[in-house]
Amino acid sequence: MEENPNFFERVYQVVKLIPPGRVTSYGAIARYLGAAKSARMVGWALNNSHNMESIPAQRVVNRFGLLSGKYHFGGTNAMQQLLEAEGVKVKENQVQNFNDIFWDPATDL
DNA sequence: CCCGTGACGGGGG
DNA sequence: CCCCCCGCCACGG
Repeated sequence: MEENPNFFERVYQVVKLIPPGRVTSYGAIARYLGAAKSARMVGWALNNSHNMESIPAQRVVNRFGLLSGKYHFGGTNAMQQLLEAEGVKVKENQVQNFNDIFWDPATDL
C-alpha cells in the first residue's frame, strides 16, 4: 500500500465506511492506516472535518467506548443522540455492548 | 523558539 | 473507576 501522503483523507475514507449502528476507535483507525501510535492525529483529523457532514464522526469513540469527542458536536448530547438514532445504546457517555458492535477496519473491512 | 494541550493508547510502577 | 510517563504531531500562546 501507499504511505500516508494524505493521512487526513485516509481517515475520512475509513470513517465513511463505518456501518450505521456500529462504532470503532481512534486507535483502530490509526492502526489500520499504519500509524498505530498516532491515534491522536485521527482525532485531529475528525476535528478538521467539522464542515463535512458526510463524515459520521459520531461512530468513532475511544478504546473504552467512551464518547470522548461529544463536546465537539455543539449540543450537549448531540453525539449521543446521533448514535441512538442509529440504534446504538449509550449510557453515561459510554457505548453499551461496545465489544459487540465494535467495527475494526483491519478485520471487518 | 519553547511549551502546554489534545476527539488516544500503551506500558511501567 | 490506580497513578504516572512516554510517543505521536499539529497548533496556538
